Amino acid sequence: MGEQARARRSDAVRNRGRILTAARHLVTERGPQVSMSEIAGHAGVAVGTLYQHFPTKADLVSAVVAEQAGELVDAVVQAWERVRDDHAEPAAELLAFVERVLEAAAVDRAVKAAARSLGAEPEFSDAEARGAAALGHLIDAGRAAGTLRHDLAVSDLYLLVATCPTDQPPEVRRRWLTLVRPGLLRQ
Amino acid sequence: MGEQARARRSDAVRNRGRILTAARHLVTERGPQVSMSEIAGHAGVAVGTLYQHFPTKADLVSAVVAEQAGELVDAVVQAWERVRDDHAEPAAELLAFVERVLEAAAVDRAVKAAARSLGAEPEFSDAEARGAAALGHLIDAGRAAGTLRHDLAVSDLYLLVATCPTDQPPEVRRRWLTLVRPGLLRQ
DNA sequence: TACTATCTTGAACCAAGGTTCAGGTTATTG
DNA sequence: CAATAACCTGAACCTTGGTTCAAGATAGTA
Repeated sequence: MGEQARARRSDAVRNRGRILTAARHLVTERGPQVSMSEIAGHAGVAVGTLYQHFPTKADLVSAVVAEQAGELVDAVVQAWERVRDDHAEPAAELLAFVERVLEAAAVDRAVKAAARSLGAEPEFSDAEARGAAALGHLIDAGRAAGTLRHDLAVSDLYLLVATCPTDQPPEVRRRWLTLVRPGLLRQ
Repeated sequence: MGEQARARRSDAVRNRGRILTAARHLVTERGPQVSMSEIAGHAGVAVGTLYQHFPTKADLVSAVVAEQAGELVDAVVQAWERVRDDHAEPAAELLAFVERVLEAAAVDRAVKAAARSLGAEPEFSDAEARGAAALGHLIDAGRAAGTLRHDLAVSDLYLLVATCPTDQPPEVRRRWLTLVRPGLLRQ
């Protein structure tokens, strides 16, 4: 029982970090179709090391997603707190958030597709539930203030995010946001 | 010189038709990731026969896309003619066209993605060029009339069509159109 | 330093899917 | 019917990319 497991070796910790960093960068800018070998190359380790830290490619990609999803949840929650506590403008906060999602969605979307095709289903975590609640509050505030479309719903946001052009270059994504923006605001 | 090429054999003609039909059905409902073997199976021929009629997979998919694209081109051209000749409202025609594309894309699923992912680049055919021209005229007319967004471009339409939620149920697709519409019209 | 559990390496394995081609079949012509 | 060009077949080839594992290297410890 009292078995004291020896601490993880320092090189293992370092390599895990390098792998995650390389995976995040590559998946972000080139999509989920990057090969494990390429990630290994950028991380400066051998393929085998990837599999020591992440049993399968889906696990590695999931780890990247988790990071990204966490940041987004934090972003909405903070946006809602600025509105609730500091009387920030809900519409502006919402648009800023959507823009941020658009950036991150390049990772998130690709990953979702990858996860689906690999059979790894996303389970709704606590954090994600908190994010959804904050988003709901933000929208309600904007509708009440009359700056957001009167019938805007959380599902509309999901719909737009799900259809944003994640695999296009930044200027295309920005243009898309410009086109979509009027539909979110009061007509 | 006077060489009279023997006419194509009847079984070749029949098989080509079967292959195209099978490809259209499979690509339409399961996306571009269907394998050549599977298409061959549904067409009741061997893989080799596919390659006899279409040098590469990209060529086969392109042929399917071309069919579908032709119908859409006809639709825009007619819309533009209604505006030019019958003084129809450009914005209304444009929105109707987008709605039609949305329908077609729903049935058609990933044909467009197929073309892109296979690098089968739109070697802009005559028909497609005519369609693009008609679309351009339609947009110009709407901008001139002041009913469409002042800086709307043909590329914006491509962007929106490329990102519409084709795999969602009709009510979701309608909602998406509702959300996007204001971005197309004059602010 | 010597020892060993932990970690790393990278060649090799395997499955999937696009593509080829030598050989067999068949439509067409005279 | 004979002759042949056109066509079809499908096993095998090849590349790509995920995954494994036996052998070697190394961090931590006494």
